[in-house]
Amino acid sequence: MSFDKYEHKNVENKIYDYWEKNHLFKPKENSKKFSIVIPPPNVTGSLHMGHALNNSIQDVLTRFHRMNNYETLWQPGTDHAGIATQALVEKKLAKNGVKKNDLGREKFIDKVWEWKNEYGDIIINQLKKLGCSCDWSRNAFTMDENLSKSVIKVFVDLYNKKLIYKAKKLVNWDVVLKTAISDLEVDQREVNSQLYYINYPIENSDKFITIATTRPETMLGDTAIAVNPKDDRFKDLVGKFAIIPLVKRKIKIITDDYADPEQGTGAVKITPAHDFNDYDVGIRNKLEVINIFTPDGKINDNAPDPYKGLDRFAARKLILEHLEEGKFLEKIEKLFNKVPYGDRSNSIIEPYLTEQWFVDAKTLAIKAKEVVNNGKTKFFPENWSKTYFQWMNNIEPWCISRQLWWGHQIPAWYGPDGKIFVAENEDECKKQAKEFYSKNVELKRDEDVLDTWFSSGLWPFATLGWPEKTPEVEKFYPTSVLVTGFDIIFFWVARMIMMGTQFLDKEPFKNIYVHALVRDEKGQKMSKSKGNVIDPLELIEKYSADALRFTLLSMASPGRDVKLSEDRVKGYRNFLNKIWNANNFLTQNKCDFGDVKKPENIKLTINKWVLSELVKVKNDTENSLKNYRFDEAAKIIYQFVWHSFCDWYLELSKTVLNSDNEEDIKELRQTSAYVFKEILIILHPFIPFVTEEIWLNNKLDKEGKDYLMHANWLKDDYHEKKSYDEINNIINFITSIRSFKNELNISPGSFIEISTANINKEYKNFLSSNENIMKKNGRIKNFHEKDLDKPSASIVISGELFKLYFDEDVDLNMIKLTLEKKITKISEEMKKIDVRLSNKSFVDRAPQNIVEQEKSNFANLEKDVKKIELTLKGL
RNA sequence: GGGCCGUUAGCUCAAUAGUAGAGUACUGCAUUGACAUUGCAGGGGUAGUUGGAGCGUAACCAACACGGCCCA
Repeated sequence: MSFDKYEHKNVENKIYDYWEKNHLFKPKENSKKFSIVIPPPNVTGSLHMGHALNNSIQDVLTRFHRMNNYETLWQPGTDHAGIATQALVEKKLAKNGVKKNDLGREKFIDKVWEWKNEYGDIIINQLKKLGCSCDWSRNAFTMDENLSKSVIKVFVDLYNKKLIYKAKKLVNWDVVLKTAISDLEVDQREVNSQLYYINYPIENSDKFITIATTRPETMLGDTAIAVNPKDDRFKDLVGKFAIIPLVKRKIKIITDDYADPEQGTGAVKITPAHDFNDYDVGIRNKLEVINIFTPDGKINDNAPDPYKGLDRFAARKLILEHLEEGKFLEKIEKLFNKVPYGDRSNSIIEPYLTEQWFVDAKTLAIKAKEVVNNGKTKFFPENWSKTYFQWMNNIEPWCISRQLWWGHQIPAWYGPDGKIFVAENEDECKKQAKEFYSKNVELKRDEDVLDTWFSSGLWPFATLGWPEKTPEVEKFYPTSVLVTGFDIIFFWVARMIMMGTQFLDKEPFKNIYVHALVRDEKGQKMSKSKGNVIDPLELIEKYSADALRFTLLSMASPGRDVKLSEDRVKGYRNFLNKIWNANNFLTQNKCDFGDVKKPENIKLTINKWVLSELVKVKNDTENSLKNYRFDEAAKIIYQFVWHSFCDWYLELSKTVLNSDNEEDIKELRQTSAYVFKEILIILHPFIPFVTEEIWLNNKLDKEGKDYLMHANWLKDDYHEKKSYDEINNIINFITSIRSFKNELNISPGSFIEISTANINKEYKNFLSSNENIMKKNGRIKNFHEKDLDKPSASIVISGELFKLYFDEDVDLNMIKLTLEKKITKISEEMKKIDVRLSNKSFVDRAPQNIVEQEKSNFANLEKDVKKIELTLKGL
C-alpha cells in the first residue's frame, strides 16, 4: 500500500459506517443545546448541488457544536411532495396500463407508500455520502403518523379560530394536474406571444369597438367591455352593448379604472371567470361570471357548438380562423409578455373559479412579522429580512387545498345539506352533526388534501413530537438556526414562522442563515435543459465528499451566488492530500500520537511560534463560524495548514529533527503532534472523513474512548509575541534571499556566503541564535563578520544591509539593474507618502498614529534607498 | 411598474475608510525522502462611469451604465 496519496474511495464509506455504528450522531446530554431541522428534501428528490451546499453548511454547524459541549440535534427527514410523488407513481402505474381511478383512492395510496418504502431513502443515502451527521434514528416524514396528527390538529384549530375557511374564488388552476395551486407555485415566464386586435360590433350600429387580447379563446366567457372613465375616445359607446363575435352574446360597455388607455386600444374585454383582474372588475360592476373551461382545460358546454370539447389551444386556433373569416380580426402584433406556468407541470395556469380552502395568512403574519421585527429571529445576511417583510406585508390568502389523493386529507365532513363539520376525526364530526341535525346523518369527507407546504410549515416542532409535550420540544425548540436558500423564504420559512408563533407562541428558530444558489462556473442556473448540471455525487466519487464540502463552504460568502467549477474541487482534493502527507511526515519522524498533550516549558522558538499561530487560527475560525462566515473560516484554516504549518513549520522543523539535540527533537515531536492533533479537530467539521481516518490511524481515539466527533476545540490564549515576531523575521529573511537569487538568475539550490559586517548588533544576535535554521532553509554556507575580498551583491532586509557572495559568476550589470529597479520602486512609494505628508490637512486632521506611521514608513524607505545607493556606488 | 443585489487581477471571489489580497490560471526555476494532488520565485489591478461629502475611499452619498434576481 502506498502512503503518499490519500485515496478517499476506500475511506469515506468505511468512516461513515463507523460513525453510525457508534451512534455518534445522537444528541449527548449537556446543558447547552443546539438544534437544526433539515429543510426536508422531496422524497422523490435526488441530491443536487443546492442540497450539497445547504447540508454541508448544516453539517459544519452541527459538528462544531457537537464537539464543543452542546447537546446537538440535527433533525432529518423528507417531505411527501404531494404533486410530484403522486404524478410519479401515476406515471409508473400507467406504464403497466393501470389508471389511478381504476384502483381507487385507498389502493392508489397503498401504491404510493409501496413506492416510498422502496425508493424514499435515495436522497437520505445521498446525504450520508456527503457526510451529514443527522440523527437518523429520528428521521421524519411529513406523512408519518405523528406529523399527520399535528397537521390535523393545526387545521382544526385554525378552522375553529376562523383562520381557515372555505370559499369560492378564482384560483390558479393547473389543467394538467387538475388541481388548484398556490400563488407561489406559479412561475411568471416571459414568452413571445401575439396580441390579437378583435372588433366587437356595436349593437344596432355598423360601428365596432376594438379590443386587444393575447387570449382570444376567453372571449367565449366575456361579460363586458371596459374602458377608462377618463378615456374620451369611447365616450359615445359607454352604456351601449357590443356583440361578442362568434358567440353573439350581448355585453355591456362599461367604465372601470382598470382599463388602461395606454394599453392596446384602451378598451379591454372582461372575462371574470378567467382572469384575476377581470374578476375584480366583475365584482365591482356586478358582472355575470361565465366559466368556459372544464377542469382539464377543454371548452365546456357554456360555449357555442363548434368549440365545445376542444382543448384550449385548439379552440384558440379555430376561433382565430373563424374571426378571420368573419373579418373580426383587425390585426396581430408580436408581444413579449409574461404567462403563468405551473412550476410542477410546466403547463399554462388557468385562473379558475372553484371552491377551495384558504388560510388567513394576513392574520398569521402579524406575529410572524413581530418576531423578526423584535430580533427574536435574525436573518443572516440581515438584508433578507427586507424580502421577508415585503412579502409578509402584501400577503394574500393561501390556498391550501389540492385536488390530489396523496397528502393529508382535509379533516372536514359534509352533512347532507352541505353543512361543514371540522374535527380531528369522523366520530367527533358525527357528534357535532348529531347535535346540529338532532339525528344521526351520513357524513361525507372532503376529498381534497392539503398543500405539502402546509405540513412543512409545522416541521420545526412536529418533527420534535408536538403536539405531545416531548423532551425534544422542551430542549430543542426554538431551534438554533435554519439554513436555507433564499428561494424558499416565502414558501417555507415564512410559513414556519407563522405556524410556530401561532402554535408554540415562540419563533421556530433564533437565526436564519440564507445561502446563495449554486450556479455553474459561468454563473448560469443549473438546469437539465441547459445540460450544465454538475452532479454532486459525481464530484464526490471523483474528488471525495470532503473536497466538495470544503469547496462549497469556501465559496459560501454572503450575498453571492456560488459559481462552482470543477477546478476548485480538484484544488481542495489536493489539500486533503497535503494533510495526509503532513501526517505521513510526522509519523515517519516518530512524532508520538500515543500520549498527545501540549508540551510544558517550551524552549524552541518555532514551537512557540506555531502554537501562537494555532491559537490565533482557532479563535479566528471560531469567530467566523459564529458569524456564519464559512468562506472566511475555510480560508483561515487552509492558509494555516498549508502555508504556516506545512510550508514553514515542518520545513523549519527539519533542521531540528536532523540535529543531534535529543531534547529539542523531543520537544518538537511533542509539539508537532499536539498541533497536528488540534488541526484535525478544527478541520473535522469541514472535512470530517479524512480527519477521522487519520485520527483513527493514529489511534487518537484510544479505542473508542476519545472520539474525534466529541473532541473539544482547544481553549487557550497562548501567545508568545517575541517568538512570533522572530519566526516572522526568519521567514522574511529567507524569502528575501530566495527572491534576490531568483532575480539575479542564480540557481535556487546553490549555497551563498553572507557578510554581516554592516548590520546592527541586535540583528546579529537574532541571526546567530537561529543560525542553523537560516543556513539550511536559506541555503547559506556561512555568515561572515567581515566583508570578503570578492565581488558581492547587496540586499536590504528589515533595514539592514547584507552583502551576498555567490559561487557562480553573476553579471555585474544584472546586479546593478536589479538594485536600480528596487530604488525606483521604493521611490515611487516614497513619493506617495510624501504627497500625503505635505498635505497640511492630512497632518492636522488625520489621527496621530496614522501620521506617525506614515512618517516612520518614509524614514525606513529612505534608509533603504541610501543603503542601496551606497552599494551601487561601490560596484 | 415596485423592490433587492452586484460590478475589484485572465477567471472565481475577499478585505473595520489609513501601503488593494487569496484561490486558481499563467511564466520561470527546482526535483534522491512527507507530498508533482509538490516546492521556490515572478508577472498581472486607472477598482463600471460621473459628480459630491471627507485629511484620506474599492468602501460613504447621488446619478448614470451594465448584469442578475424577486414581486406585480
